[in-house]
This record gives sequence, structure tokens and C-alpha cells, in this order.
Amino acid sequence: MQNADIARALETIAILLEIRGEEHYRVLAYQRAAESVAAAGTPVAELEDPRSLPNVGGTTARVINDLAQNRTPEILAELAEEIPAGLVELTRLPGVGPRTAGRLWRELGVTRVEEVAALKEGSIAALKGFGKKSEEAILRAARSHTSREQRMLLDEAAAAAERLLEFVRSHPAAGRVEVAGSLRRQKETVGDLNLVAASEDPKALVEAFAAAPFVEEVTSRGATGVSVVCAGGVEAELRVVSPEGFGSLLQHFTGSRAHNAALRERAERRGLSLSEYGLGEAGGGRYEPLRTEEELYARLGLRYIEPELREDRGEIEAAERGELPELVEVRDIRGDLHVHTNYSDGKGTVESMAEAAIELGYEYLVFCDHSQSLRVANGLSPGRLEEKMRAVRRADERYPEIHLLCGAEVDILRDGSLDYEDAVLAELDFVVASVHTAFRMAGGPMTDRIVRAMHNPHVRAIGHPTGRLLNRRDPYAVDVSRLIREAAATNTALELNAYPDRLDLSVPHAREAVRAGVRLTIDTDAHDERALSFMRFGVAQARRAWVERQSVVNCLPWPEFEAYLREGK
DNA sequence: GCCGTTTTCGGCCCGACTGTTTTCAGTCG
Repeated sequence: MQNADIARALETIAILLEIRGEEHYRVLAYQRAAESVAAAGTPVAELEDPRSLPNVGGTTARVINDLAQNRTPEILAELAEEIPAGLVELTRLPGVGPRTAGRLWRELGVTRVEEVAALKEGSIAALKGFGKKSEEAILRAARSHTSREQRMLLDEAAAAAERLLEFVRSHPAAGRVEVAGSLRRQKETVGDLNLVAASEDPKALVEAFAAAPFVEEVTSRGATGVSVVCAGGVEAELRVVSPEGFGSLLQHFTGSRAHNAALRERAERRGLSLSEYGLGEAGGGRYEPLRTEEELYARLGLRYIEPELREDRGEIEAAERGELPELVEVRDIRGDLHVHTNYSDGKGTVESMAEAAIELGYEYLVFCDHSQSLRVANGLSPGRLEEKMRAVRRADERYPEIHLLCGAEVDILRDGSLDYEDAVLAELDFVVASVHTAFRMAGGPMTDRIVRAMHNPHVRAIGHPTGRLLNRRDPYAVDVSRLIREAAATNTALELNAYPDRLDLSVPHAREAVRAGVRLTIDTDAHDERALSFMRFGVAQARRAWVERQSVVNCLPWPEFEAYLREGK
């Protein structure tokens, strides 16, 4: 088992313990152990002793060792015996925690989300402590949850794909091997993994893949392709062609469906026919395979279209006119403007985060810890903020390779005022303002609230502007188009938060913002050193939104960024 | 269940919000 799987198992134990009604701190211990495992750089299976990880003691170490060696820990077996597995999924419904899930199970006999969705009106409301509103919220959550399939987040999908790629590439019969599908287009969530490979011996590759150690079930198998379910439930498909046809196959399986349909129509108008096997005379039935995608697009009279743009949102017309955007790239990013430290709820120190940023070649890094009212995140009082600022200044002197700046992610309070006085904000190098409370406000007041924050002269960017959490929480009710207009009017940047479960702004909003002349920041919101690498997911999202480097604040080289800070809004 | 120049026991991150209450439990971040 990999670290991520072990961490997930520990989290499951925590949820089950809480459903059972165990003492909170015992639950917390498993959650913390899960975090440590997830954040560990090396696979825990390779550790001498898991107890070297923070918050892992004797008990959780034994559990981790069991999991690492694919044994079911005693505690998990015991809990699984006692509590139906579906209850864990129930707790993922917004507003339903372990206590509620436990009561629904014990008092109404439901064990799965679908069963909750099917409950008769009034049955939840009849329970002690529940009323009409709670019932409505739970039923709504359950019903929309069932209609939404669970898709992988980009980082999970990328990691899973990397393992598969490695396996296929290491096979002696493998030529070029690439990921296709929505992962190659860097869609914010991914349903299944599509791999395409070039090989003179497709059969050998297909058979090796079907027999791979990570494969749990082969769902279909042919001479040139195979579909499997991997351990952990990830569905994957491998298609193999001869090297001459690799470009055609890669293009076809990269999609999107809409993009390919538009391309086929275009081919048709030119008397051609396009398929996964190549390009042919219309009605001829024979296809000329194409070795590269570039060749394919050229044959259709188009510039090469980056995978992120292939959604039939105007990219084909732009490619025809030679007006495709020059998309921002990871290497254009000069710094990260929103990272946390252990002054608030981060794991890294000022120094360790700075060193990680130097590794990435950044010219600057802005520490934006939480503000005072966000106690759960250990938000900084003005006094502690001052103390941190001194620490950042000292570190800045110690690391000549990088410019270290002290900012804050200041809470936008319910009325749109900010969680620090202006005099405090004025001391900071950079201020990101974000909503972390009262998510259920109506759209009008919520938008007013954020707009008011934008009008503060010290606020340079709005953090994760819609608050959505992919697969978990809808955006709060906010009129993003109005935010964009106000951002343009107040010269406030909007953050494109690169955290894989946020990717907030969404692609359509980011595109709208840039068209309106609003600048974006692409920030990781990193809470540990490793999360700094999430930048690539934020950049990918920006690319899907046709964003060019000049629209991104943190693509500015240091002297220009410094000038941007100095000029103010 | 974890942890320790306050401690091997007694803390541990806790306040806001919501919906349901008449003093609070559960969820969220």
C-alpha cells in the first residue's frame, strides 16, 4: 500500500471511531497520523519505524505497518464488523458528520447515501433534534450526491497515471507512451485514465498490462487494447498502435469529444475523413496513419492546438487564423503569493518553505498566514503577525537567492470588513482576502461582502473567490461576473487557487476575468513544502482558460513585481 | 491516541454558525 492509501485507511478509521462515539481525541490521533503519512516524503514502508513521523505512536505505528504490508489492522477489522461501510460515504455529504450518519443508521436503518436519498419526507424531521430544515438539507445533499459521479482530482489522477506510465514504458516492446483523455487536457477532475502506446508488438504490451500487479480486474481485452480496474477502483485503458499511427491515436483519445467532432466536420468539408486510424479520402475506407499530432493538425490547415484548449470553445477557429494564445507555462511562474507556515495552520517553517521555493527557482515568495478570527487555523493576532514579520525579514536576509515577503490571508468578515485594521494591513507586503465563514449567505450580500473587501486599498487579491471544494462543496452564492467587473475597477487581482480540490476560479470564470482585463494570481495555498508543486495544476487550469503570461501577476520578474507592489492599487 | 525544558498525567485548536432548542449538539474550517 502506498502512503496515500494508508492515509486514507487511517482517515476511515477516524471516521468510524467517531461514528461509534469514541472520545474525540482518540479520533483526532488517527486523523493526525493520517496527515503525517500523507505528508511523508518517503514511502512509510521504507521507514525503519513509523514512530519517527510526527503524531505517530505505538498504536498507530502498528496500524500503519499492517497497512503497509497489506494486512488488515485489527482495529479496522473490528470497526468494519460493527459499522456498515456506506456510512463513511454518508459523512461526505455536506452537513452530515459522523454523529448524524451514526444516528441515521441506528434510528432509521439507512447505511448508504442512496438509501438516505430515498427516505420519505418527514422521517428525518421526526428524529429528536432534527427539523424540517435539517431534513431538507440532508435530503438535498443525498440526492445531488447520488447524481454526481465521483471523479478523481487532478493530483490523484496524475499520480495514478504516473505509476501506469512507468509500468508500460519499462516494457521492452513499448515505444512512445503517453497519457491521453481528460487528464492530458488537464480537466479539473478525471473519470478514468487513458494511455496510448506505440509498439511493433501490441499484443505483448496489452498482455503485460492486463497482468500488471496493480490490476484488479480486466473488464475488456482485445488485440490492440485493454480496459482494467486498478487497485483502489481507478479505471484505466491502454490502446496500442504501430509508431506510424501514434499521432492519430493520441489525438483521438485526447479528445474532447466536442473538439474531435468539430475536427471531423472540418475534415469532411475538405473531402477528408478523420478517425483514430488517421486521415483518408471521404468514403474511401482507407486511412493514412499520422505519426504526430502536429502533422494531423497541419493537414487540416490548422496550427497545433495544445491539449488544454481542445474543448471546441473557439480554438479551432483561432488555430485557423493563427491567433491561438501563447499559454502561460509553469516555467513562467516567478513566485508564489499565497503560502502558509506553522505560524498559522501550515506544516512548514518560514525557512523550510523558503528553501523549497528556492529549489523551484522562484524569485520571490509571499507568506500569507490566516488572520486572527480564524482560530481553528491558528490565525495570527496583530502581535504574532508582527513577530512573524520579523522572522520573515530575518530569513529574507539569510536567503539572498530569493525575496521573502510577509503578507496575510485576511478573513473577509460577514459584513465585508477585514479581520485586521488598515494600519496592520498597511504594514504588509501583500494582502490576499478570503471568505472562510458564513458560506451560506445569499448571493447579494455575499457578493457585496467580497466587493467591499476589494475596495480596501491594501487588498491586492481575492483568495479562492468562490470557495468551492471539488467533489465536496459547491461554490458559495456569489455573482462572479460582478466580482470580475469590480476587480477590474479596483485593480484587484483574482486568485486562481492551484490546490487540486479547489482550482478556484473555474475555467470559465478565469477566462472571463482575463478577457475583462483582470489580472490573476496563480497560487498554491501550500500548507507544506510539497504542496508548492501544486503550481502545475493551477497553471494547467489557467491554460484551459486561455491565460497568457502577461495576465498573471506572479509571472512578473522580481523588479517588475516589486514595482507593482510599490505602486499600490 | 500522542506528547513532554511546565508534565509519564492531563492536556490536546476552538469559535462561529445553524437548527434546534430553552441551554445545546453537530458541523465546519
